[in-house]
Amino acid sequence: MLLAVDFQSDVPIYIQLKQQIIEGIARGRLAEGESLPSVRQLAQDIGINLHTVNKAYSLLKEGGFIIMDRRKGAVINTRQAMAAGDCREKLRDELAPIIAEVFCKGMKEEELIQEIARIYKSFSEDGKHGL
Amino acid sequence: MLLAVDFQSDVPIYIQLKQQIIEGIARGRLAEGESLPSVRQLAQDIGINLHTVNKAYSLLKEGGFIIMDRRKGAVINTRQAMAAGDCREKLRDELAPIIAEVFCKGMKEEELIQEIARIYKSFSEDGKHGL
Amino acid sequence: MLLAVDFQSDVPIYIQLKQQIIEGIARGRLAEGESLPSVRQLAQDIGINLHTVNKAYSLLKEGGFIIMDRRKGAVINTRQAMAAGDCREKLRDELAPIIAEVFCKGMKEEELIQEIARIYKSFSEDGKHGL
Amino acid sequence: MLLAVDFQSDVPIYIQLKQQIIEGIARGRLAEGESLPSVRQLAQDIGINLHTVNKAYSLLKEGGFIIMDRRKGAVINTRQAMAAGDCREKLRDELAPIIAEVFCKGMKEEELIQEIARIYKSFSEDGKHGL
DNA sequence: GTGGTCTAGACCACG
DNA sequence: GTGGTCTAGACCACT
Repeated sequence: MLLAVDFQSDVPIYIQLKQQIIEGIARGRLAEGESLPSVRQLAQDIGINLHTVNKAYSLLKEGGFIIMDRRKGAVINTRQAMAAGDCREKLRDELAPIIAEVFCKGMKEEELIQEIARIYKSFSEDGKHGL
Repeated sequence: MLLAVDFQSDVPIYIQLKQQIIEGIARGRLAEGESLPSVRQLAQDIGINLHTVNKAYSLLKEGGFIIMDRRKGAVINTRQAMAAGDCREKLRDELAPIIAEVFCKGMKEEELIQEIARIYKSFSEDGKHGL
Repeated sequence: MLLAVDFQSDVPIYIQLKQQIIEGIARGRLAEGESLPSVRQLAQDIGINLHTVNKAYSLLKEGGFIIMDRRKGAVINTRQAMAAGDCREKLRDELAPIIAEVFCKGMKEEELIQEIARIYKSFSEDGKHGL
Repeated sequence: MLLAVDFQSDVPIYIQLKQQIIEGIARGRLAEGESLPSVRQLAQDIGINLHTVNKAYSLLKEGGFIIMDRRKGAVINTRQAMAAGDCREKLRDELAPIIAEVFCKGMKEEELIQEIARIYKSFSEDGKHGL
């Protein structure tokens, strides 16, 4: 899978990496058991620091998206235990400020939900192809 | 309106302030034309530096949520021109990584939309009270 | 002449007053020998502080645009000695940063001069009416 | 490029910096893709506080004159989308008071345009050298 | 070593 | 008393 970082973004590079890999999993482009490139390899490919890639992998491991294997390196793990409670609360905290803002800008509930559904479907559609 | 910042949070204080004020507007607790406290006053009330408040106010001004009036200070502005295009794209970029993550965690579309709708309604409900 | 100040502008009110009165003179709406309202009167009309009007009048007097008369108050003076040297240098310092900016934005010389001419003519046209 | 601030001037230091850098771009002394010094470096060189430099850089970024790159710091960006409408209106608001003043002082249209043209040409001439 | 964030304290312009 | 500007020094996140 191709990873493209935006060096001009205000989102830290290691967060961009993390997000793109999670999106890759969601879209089925990174399948269960597949190995990610080594830290060194990926850092060189993108032209960034080792530490940056390392940090991204650490976060992914923490979130249960990958498992570190001594021989195969970082391995995709799609079977994730959903800590339902944590997840919901965290989700709410992340969404509330975003929704408040578009609410103030006048976006209607239907528009918002439609937008959400479109994004969600973009994952499940791609996911099917991955099967 | 009461503002409370979490000094332990990794979200910068000025962002917390900005978000709480936007939520305050969304919930109708801060009405059109109302003045916010002066930077010095609010800084003292919360127990933070005035520059931190200043930065929050600057961002709110930039986003069109308040207007700086030379006599009345920071004034709430609910009549916002919604730059629809920009808004949608920004929204998508903010939501995609969040949705990708809960998608991987196994959250169903209905659950997600239900959660979104609940948050949105919490604003429009409060807004009605404000009338 | 009607003076309208914008309390949301980042231009100080007293500067706005000064500029509008100078523009009024340029357009011939304020004629030689005519009196401006008293400081108190103008402050009350616009709803601003006495000091603010005072400061504007002081600047105008300094620039030779008005003469303070004990009986008639602030009197318009259109016969101004043009301190040519000073004026040119000051003009260059004010214009250079503005022109540099539009130059960077890609505005062509013809466009710029056309714009300047339009503004200048708006004064001389109005000025004729005043004669 | 050499930057020199006037500490006696009533123009804020961060504005002086901003203007000098924009002029530097206009004159071709700062080329596309070139990096500006770090805020700390420049602050030390000039003998001012790094926050002051930071503010100047922030304004330049906002205006599209530089791009903040996570690896290369502040990078000159000459390819600017000219928001033609905004630009014209802003230009008019900035020029009108200046032109009104010299009009009152008796400067003729030809003199004014000649002065403008001279300033503009000083940029395009230098620009050629930059090629 | 970089920029981002926060604090603290000072002076001035503005109203 | 207000916000705007500037300084100084500190810690942290990022690369």
